[in-house]
Amino acid sequence: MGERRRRAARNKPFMAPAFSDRTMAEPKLREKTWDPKLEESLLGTWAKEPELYRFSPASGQPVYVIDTPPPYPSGSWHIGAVMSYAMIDIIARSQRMLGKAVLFPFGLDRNGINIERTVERKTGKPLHLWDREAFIAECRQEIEVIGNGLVDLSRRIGLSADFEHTYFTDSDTYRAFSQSVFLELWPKGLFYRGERPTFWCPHDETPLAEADIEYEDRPSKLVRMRFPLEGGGHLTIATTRPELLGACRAVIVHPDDERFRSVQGKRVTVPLVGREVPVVAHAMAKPEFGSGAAMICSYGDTVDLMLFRELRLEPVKAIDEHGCMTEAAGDLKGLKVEAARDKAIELLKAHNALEKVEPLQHKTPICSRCHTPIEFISSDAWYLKQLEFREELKKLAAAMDFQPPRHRQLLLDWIDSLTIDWPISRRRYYHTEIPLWTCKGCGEILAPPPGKYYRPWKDPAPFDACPKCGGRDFVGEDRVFDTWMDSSCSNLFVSRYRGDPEFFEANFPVALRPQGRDIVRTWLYYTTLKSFLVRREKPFERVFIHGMGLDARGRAMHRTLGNIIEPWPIVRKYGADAVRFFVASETNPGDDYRISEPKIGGAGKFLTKLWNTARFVSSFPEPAAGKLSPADEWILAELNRLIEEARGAYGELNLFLPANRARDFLWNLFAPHYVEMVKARAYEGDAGALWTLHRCLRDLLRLLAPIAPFSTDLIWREVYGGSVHSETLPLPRDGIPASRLELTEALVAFNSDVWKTKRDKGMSLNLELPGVAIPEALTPFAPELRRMHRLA
RNA sequence: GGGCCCGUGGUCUAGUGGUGAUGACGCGACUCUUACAAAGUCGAGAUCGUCGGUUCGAUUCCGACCGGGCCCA
Repeated sequence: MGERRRRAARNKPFMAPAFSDRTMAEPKLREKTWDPKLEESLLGTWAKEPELYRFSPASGQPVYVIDTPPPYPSGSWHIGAVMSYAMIDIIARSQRMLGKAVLFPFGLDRNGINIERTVERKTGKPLHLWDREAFIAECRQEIEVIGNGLVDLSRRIGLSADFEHTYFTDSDTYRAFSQSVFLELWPKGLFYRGERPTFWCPHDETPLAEADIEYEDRPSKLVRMRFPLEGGGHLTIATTRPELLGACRAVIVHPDDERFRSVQGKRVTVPLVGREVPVVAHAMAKPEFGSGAAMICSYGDTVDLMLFRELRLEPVKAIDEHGCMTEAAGDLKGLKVEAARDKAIELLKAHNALEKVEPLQHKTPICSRCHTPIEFISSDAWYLKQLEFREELKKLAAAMDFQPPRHRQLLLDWIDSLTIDWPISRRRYYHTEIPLWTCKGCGEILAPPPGKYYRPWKDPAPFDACPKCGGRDFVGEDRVFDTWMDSSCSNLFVSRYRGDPEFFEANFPVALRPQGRDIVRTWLYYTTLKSFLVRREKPFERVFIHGMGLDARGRAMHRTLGNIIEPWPIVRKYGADAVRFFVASETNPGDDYRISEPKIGGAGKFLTKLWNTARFVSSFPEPAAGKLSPADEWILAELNRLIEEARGAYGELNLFLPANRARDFLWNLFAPHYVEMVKARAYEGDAGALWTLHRCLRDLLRLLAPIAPFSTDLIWREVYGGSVHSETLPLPRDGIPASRLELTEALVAFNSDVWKTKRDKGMSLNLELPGVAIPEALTPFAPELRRMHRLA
C-alpha cells in the first residue's frame, strides 16, 4: 500500500497556485458531483477483475455461505425485491470485508406455476390442453428471456454474487439434486399417497398446501334459506355457499342458543335436494353470524372438514377437479361454482325456500399463485409427513439466530398453525417430476436410485423387473413436485450436499439465510423441515428477515393498486448506490420501509457530499505520518467511535446503523467542522492534518464500501489505487484519547454560534470577526478555530 | 377472536428516566466563503397518539384506550 501511495503522489504533483502562499494540488476527482453514469463504466472494470469477489478461501479463512434467495422470474422485477437483494449484497460485502470467504451464490427459481401461467396467458391455451413436451419447450423459451432481464438488473445494482456459477432450479442438475433428496428420504417412509380432502385450486387444477393459501376480503352473498322442519315449521339457515346444498349432511346450532333449544336433535329437510339431515348442537356454530344456524357440507371449508371428521358424516363430492359441480349437486351439475351459486339462488326462489339474500364481505381463501378462490375437494395426492415433527422443528427454530430476533415468532406461529401434512404433488408440467414408477402387475411403487434426473412421464422405467412380482411393465408417475420441494433444498445445494462431502460437513448448517418476512411460512419453513428430515439439524446458523418495501403511503405494491414503481428507471436516474444507501438507511432490520423517490434522491445527495469531500481530500498528498493536533485527535476519536459501532453493527447484520452513523459523521462532523477547522493547515501542507484527512477518507470509504460499492470504489481507485473491495473494514486506531469526544458538543455549538453571528451581521464568512472569546473547554482547538472563523 | 409491529415538526425517521428532543426530504431567508449552488449557513415548524399509574421528575418504564399495519384463526 505504501508503494501505491507514493506512486499516486508522484502522478499528481503539487501545484502551487500563483497568487497564493498555500500549497495545493488539483483534485484527483474531476467531476464536481457524483454521477450515476459513472457506475456503468465501473461495472466494466469489475467485469475485468473477477477475482475481486471470487470465492477462493485462503487456508484458515472462515467460510461464510449465504443461501441467497433464487429470485422467481415473473415479468418485471419488483423494486422491493431489487432492494432486498441490495440488502443481501450489503451483508455479503460487509462479511467479506470482515475477513470471511463469502460464498454468495446466485440462482434463478425458474420452475413453477408462474411461468406456466405466463405461457397460458400469452397463448390463450390452458396447460391441460397442451402437449406436455411442447408446453415445456414454450415455458423454457419464455423463462429464458425473463430470467436474463433479472440477472442484468442484479448486476447493475452491484450484486457481488457468483454469477460465474448462476444456477437454475429448472436445470437437469438442480432437478436431479431435488429428486435425489426425495429419493434419499423415500425409504424412510416419510411419504404417502392418499385420497383425502385437499385444498384445491380449480383454475390451476392442482392440490395446494396450506402455505399456498391466502385470505382476501371479497364481496359475497349471504343467503338465508328455509329448511322444512320435522313436525312442521322451518329452520332458517344462512350460508355463503348455497351451491353446496347437495353436500349438506348436517345443520349446527350453538348449544347455548335459546332460539334453537327446541330444534336440537330434530331433523330438517335440505331444500332442492330433499335429504333429511340432523340438527346438531355444536360450539362451532356462531349465534351472531347469519341466522345462527349453519349447514355443514362436506368440503365447504375447514370447519366443515373438522366437523365431518368429528361427527363421522359421510362425505359427498359436490365439486370436481375442474371446479364444476358433480352429480351430487343435482340440477347444478356441470356448472362452475360461481354459476352454480347463482342458479342455486334462483332454484331456491322458485321453490319458495329463499328468505333473503344480503351482500357480505367475506374472508375468502384464495390460491396464492392465481388468486382463484380455492375449494376443498377430495383428491389423490402425495404427502410428506410434517405434523409429527412439529416439536422438533420448533426446537430448530429456537436454535437459529434470528435478525431481528422477534421475527423468529413468525416461524414458530406457522409451525403451530399447521393442520395437515404437506401435499407435495402438483398436476402441472414445468416443475420437477416426482421420480416414481408403479408396477402394472402388482401396483408396487418403485423408486430409482438417487443421482440422475428422472422424467417418469416420458423416460423408460429404469427397472428390468418388479422386485415384488417380477412384472416388467411400469407406469411412470405423471405428477410433479410442489416448487417448494425444490426451493427447500437450496441450502443443501449451495453447501454442496452430495457433491463435496468435505465442504458440506464443514459448512452445514449454512451460515446465513437472508429472506423476506413474507416467505417465512414457505421457504424458511420448508427448508427447516427438509434439513431436519435429511440431517436432523437446523438449516442455518443465522436467519436475516427483512421487511417489505411498501409504497409512499405504506401500502404493499400491487398492479391492481397502480402503485408499482419500476426499478430500472429509478436505477438509471439515481444510480445503484443511491438505491442501496436508501434501503440501508431507511429502516431498522426487519421493519417494513416505504419506498420514496425523493428520499432515494436524498441518498444521492449524500453520495455527492461524499464525492466532494473526497475531491477536497484528494487534492492533498498523503504523508506517511504527521504530528497530530488536538483537532486531529478529536476527529480521529469520533472516527474510532464510528468504526467500532459500524463494525459491530455489520457483524449483527444491521445495515441501518452503519449507513446512518457514517452519514452523520461525514455530513455533520467531518465536513462542516473538522475540514473547515484544518483547511488552513492543509493548505500549508501540515502533515498531521493531511494524514488525518486521508485517514478519515480511507476509513469512511471502507466503512461505506458495502453499502455504496460504486462511488466508494471509484473514489478509492482514483485517490489510492486498487479497489476498495479488496480492503477489509477499518479497525479503531490505538493511541487516540477518547476524552476528545467530550468536546464534540461544545465545538458544534461554538461553530454554529459564530456562523450565526456573522450571518446576523450580514458578514461574509471569510471576513474577520473581532471580539469573540473561545470557550474555556475549546482551548485545545483555539488556534484552528481562530483561523477557521478569522477571529481577530 | 389470538399474535406481532407501529403511532415523535408538512412527510419520513433517530434517540434518551432529568434543564434547551436526531437527522433526512420539503419550506423560507441569506450567501457563489478557493471540495461541493444537485452546495453552505441560518431559520420557521413537534402539547414526542389519548388517558391513567410508577417516579422528585417520563417523550423514554407500566397499564388501559384510540388509531394504523401485518400475520394467523
